[in-house]
Amino acid sequence: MRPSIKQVANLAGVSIATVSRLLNKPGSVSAETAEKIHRSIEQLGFRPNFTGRNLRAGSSRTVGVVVPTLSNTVFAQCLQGIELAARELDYSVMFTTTEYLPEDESAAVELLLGHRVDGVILTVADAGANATLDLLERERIPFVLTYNQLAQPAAGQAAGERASVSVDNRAAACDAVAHLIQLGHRRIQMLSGRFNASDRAIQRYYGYLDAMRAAGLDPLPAIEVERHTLTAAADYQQMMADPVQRPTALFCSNDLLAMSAMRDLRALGLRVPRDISVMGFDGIPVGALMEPVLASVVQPSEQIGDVALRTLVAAIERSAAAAAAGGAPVTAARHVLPHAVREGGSAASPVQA
Amino acid sequence: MRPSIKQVANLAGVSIATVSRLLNKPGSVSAETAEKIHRSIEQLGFRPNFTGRNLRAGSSRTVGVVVPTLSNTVFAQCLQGIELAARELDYSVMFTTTEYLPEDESAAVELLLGHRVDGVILTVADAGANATLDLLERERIPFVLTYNQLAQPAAGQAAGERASVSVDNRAAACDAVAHLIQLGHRRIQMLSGRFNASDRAIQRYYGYLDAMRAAGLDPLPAIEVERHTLTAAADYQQMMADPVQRPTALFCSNDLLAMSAMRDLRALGLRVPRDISVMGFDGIPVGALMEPVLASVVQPSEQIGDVALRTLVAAIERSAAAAAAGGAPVTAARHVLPHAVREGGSAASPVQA
DNA sequence: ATGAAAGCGCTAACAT
DNA sequence: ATGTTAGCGCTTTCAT
Repeated sequence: MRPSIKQVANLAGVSIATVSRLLNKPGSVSAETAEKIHRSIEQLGFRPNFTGRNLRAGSSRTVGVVVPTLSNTVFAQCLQGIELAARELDYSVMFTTTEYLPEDESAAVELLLGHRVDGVILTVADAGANATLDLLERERIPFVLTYNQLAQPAAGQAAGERASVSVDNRAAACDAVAHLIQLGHRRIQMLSGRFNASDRAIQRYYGYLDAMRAAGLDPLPAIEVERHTLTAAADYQQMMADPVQRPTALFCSNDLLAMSAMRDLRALGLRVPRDISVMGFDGIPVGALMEPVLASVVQPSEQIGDVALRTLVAAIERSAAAAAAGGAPVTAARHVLPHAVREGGSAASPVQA
Repeated sequence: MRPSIKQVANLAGVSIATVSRLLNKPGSVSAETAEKIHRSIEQLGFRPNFTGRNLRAGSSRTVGVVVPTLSNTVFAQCLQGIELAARELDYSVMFTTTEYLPEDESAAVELLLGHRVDGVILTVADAGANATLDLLERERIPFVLTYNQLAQPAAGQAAGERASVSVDNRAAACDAVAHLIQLGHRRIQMLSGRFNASDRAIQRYYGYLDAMRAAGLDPLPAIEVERHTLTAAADYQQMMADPVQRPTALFCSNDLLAMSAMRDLRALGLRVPRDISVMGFDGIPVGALMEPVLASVVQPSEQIGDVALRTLVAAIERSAAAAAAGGAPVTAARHVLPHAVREGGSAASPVQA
């Protein structure tokens, strides 16, 4: 066992209370005692044990994070933003993955709650009807959603709205598709990750519909594909093979998908953007390094993480204060961060047929 | 405060010990008592508090992870591998970043140790002389290095060698450069991340030297660049502008650097691979989606994470057993995982001058 | 300014 | 099979 406050106290010839005081409010200890204690700490290599402290305090200065995967840079950057901000605010981060399995979400959160994290940041498959979020709410654990965008609070739901940090997915997708339309595209196909794994994908499809309709164009049903792998799908291949049927532009619900699509198109002998334009969503940094540059709509992932963490910590401290005072209502904010269309060589005006 | 074992015991009309038993070895509790307790747990929404358990047990079933950044996919994937394996083995992950600042490494580890993690997985700037590792060793906290490759244990060092999981960076780099040589390149320049931020980069430079010398070619000093941004460096620009002086191939110490380099080369009006070949290191997945495909040497990052976690857990459990028995020597393994050259269009035979 | 003591939630002897 | 009790490391009254 590592040295505890007790050994330090013994060695310094004081009580454990005094050592604790020195650690917490150094002002309340006489200079010479402090000196003695510091020496003992040094000598023993003592390091305060957060477990003891947390048990006593009932809080851990630790936040839990649940993301679908780290294989998608978007979430890695978000986590990066969370960690940086957490470190600045003196919080620690415990994190976990769901691999896009909605059924793993609650287990992940349960585990985090077992560790008594003070709050949770999470991205879920569907924030609409989600047992995990209900659980969090029931247990009064502060949480912030990232990427998920909340619909209006359900009728009859408490004033306590849920907190989220995201871009306006629908508007962002609409802007992206509008960009394609403005370039002259009329037959635009949307390629999407599974709707049931991502409510964002659905919002983005709505954005696609908005843009198409606003331009008086016929929207097509989205093609949903597994993860970021594409489409040995026969009908897809066939559609692409036929220059008449083929869309002149592809709008993809995320950049990884867009990049995979571009590779697959090349394999089919199609050139981007000459034969077909491709636009992504996310604006991951590597997209800007490619040639042609991947046109996309950029969401500020690291900032999403940053804002989420700060929002969460604010909620944690507010709820702690409220518990101390008397149940003040915890209000939550829906942060909508700005997105931006990134033009790129992958999206150009269609060649006139 | 959330319900504790005590409330459950009260409600069920049993002692807290019985509740604890049910939680830990369910066999030792009678069926009807178990039934009663389960009902109480259900009713109260009780969830065991790991903090209490950990304090008592002196271990946390949590591992700490320290990586330079999550902006580089390589580390994100490694962390992904760690998390997956940890979840499988029922461990939790607390993680932190150093932003490549060696001076932040010890603070990161100190924090983790404050949380009483059972072990640490880390990637440091320089594993050779590293106060943080010495600290870990002194405190007898099991740890595993990732990406860092250990040199021979220093003379007089304890039999307890340090554990690491990596590829053979030197051999891998040598293979990469040998591939370029085999394509016909003779003037090969290495572009590297800062040596003082990454001992891997140094090993990779040695690999470059090995390959060049083995082929009887003149190695050049590496050009070190900041992070993954390149080279407004005047001398670099100048070298590249001159078709005679210009190397026919660039070997980059990581893929992000290689991709940035390719972008910069394009900006200079050079075409890859026609005017110059580029080879990276890491084999990040997006590299394979580009056109041309980024030639690279692939290291299995997710597997590195997986193996690191399993190695660490083995060490943790071994050291716990040793503590119980009597100080058995803790042996550590240096895992060297296989790398593979990934050929790609970015590296082709040079056009004869 | 300092100490004594209680207690946070839990587990593990040690009874019974 | 179950209860009693001590104690993990720490903070925090309450005394002095």
